[in-house]
Amino acid sequence: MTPRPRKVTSRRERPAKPALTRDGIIAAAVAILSAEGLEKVTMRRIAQELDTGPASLYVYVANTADLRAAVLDELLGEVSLDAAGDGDWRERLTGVLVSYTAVLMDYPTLARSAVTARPSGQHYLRLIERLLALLDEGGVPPQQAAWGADVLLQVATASAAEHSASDRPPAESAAAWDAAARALREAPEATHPHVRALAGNLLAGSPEERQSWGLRMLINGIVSTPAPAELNDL
Amino acid sequence: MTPRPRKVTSRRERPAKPALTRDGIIAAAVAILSAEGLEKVTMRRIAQELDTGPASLYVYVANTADLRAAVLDELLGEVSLDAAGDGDWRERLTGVLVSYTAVLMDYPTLARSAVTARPSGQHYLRLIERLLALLDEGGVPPQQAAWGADVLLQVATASAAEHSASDRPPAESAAAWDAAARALREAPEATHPHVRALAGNLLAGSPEERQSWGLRMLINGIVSTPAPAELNDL
DNA sequence: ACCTGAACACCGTTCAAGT
DNA sequence: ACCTGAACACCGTTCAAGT
Repeated sequence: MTPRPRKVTSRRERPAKPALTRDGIIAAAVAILSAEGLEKVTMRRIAQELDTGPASLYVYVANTADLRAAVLDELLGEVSLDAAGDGDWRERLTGVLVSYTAVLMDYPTLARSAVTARPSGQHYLRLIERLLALLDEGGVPPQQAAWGADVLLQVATASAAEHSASDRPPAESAAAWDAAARALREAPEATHPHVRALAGNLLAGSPEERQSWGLRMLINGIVSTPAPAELNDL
Repeated sequence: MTPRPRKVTSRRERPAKPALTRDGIIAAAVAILSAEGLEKVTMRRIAQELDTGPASLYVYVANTADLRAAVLDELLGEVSLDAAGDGDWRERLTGVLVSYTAVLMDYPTLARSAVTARPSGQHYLRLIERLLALLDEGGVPPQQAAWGADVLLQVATASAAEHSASDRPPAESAAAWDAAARALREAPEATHPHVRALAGNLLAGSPEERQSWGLRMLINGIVSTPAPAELNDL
């Protein structure tokens, strides 16, 4: 094990090591996320960026999951709540969700962890408030609106996560897509007649067309599906 | 570094090391998954189980993602395609999706990776075939059926992933849920009136009620939302 | 062709010790 | 109270060398 000389990075004349704070840690994490992807957002990498050891971070952050959730909520601040400000409630609702999806797709690797690590920070709360307000404006009953907002976010998150499959190597994900497409098109007619017949449809549409249909479909479903009556007056 | 004596597990008299095969590797992975969770399904752990070194696995498996996808498809063999065999198409469709969700929830940690790692194996294909057949039986036009099947699986997967938050420590996930619930209930009235008013609704319903509503909602949406006309005759 | 040991380049988290 | 170095117990993947 050679002694590996202390790496002097391009940061010249670091201005007196700044005090460690939770916000500073999260800011560093966001910076690394943007520049290098979620897989590099590790305790060790962040500590290195802040010129300290990983153990020091545990004063401000409970564990990696906690850190990731905080980063996610931070990013949710970029979601535009007033996209399509002039349309009717359905258009504005769609606009918010499109913006939400777009933000997650800008940080593709984070979208994945968002599926499970529901944030509970201020930006997430703000987003839910907006969705509920728009559904209320559309006259959707309370319980349908509440469950509906939940599903809308879930689907938007999952879509972003899925499309974020373009992790690093575009070649590899293209190959995987090709393999999936071939599996569908070459499904044995005898056992998989519907897959065979609809292979084209399964693969059809631009991401935008699919998203647009998906959101219309969800809103139609939410509007038209009553929840158990007694839950509406909680 | 102490020499750590070769761990002799409870496997007594291992019967002549079996030849390495892809199927053997996947079988070992499934066994570890059931017993110890996805986080233990690592190249090193599997290699240990098969009495070899991690490098040996790379002859049969491209990388960890490939392995995980194969494991997932394997498990999908357990999904019941004929649940609710006597009901109408909506009931049978719901039954298949409930079964799918249940299988993923039996292997909670896997559900998470399923959100991104779409399998493309035989069992996944079989499942899609079934969904398309049921939607066709319900008279849903081709493009709606194709996109609909896709979304149905996506939502079912995401739900399972989310509920699998009960990773290991039930205490910790309960605490997280409590924190989220409190954030909703204590949202400032001035800025978050809808969240405040609907906090009860956001948290209402058993998992079964929510799932049931969600599936009805999706089916309603799929049935009633036309896709771009030209895509219907691909 | 298949299998292996050893190495490379990493992880999260804990803990005793310092300030 | 906060910060640290060092350690523990792991990872995935590659590669030269063996069979």
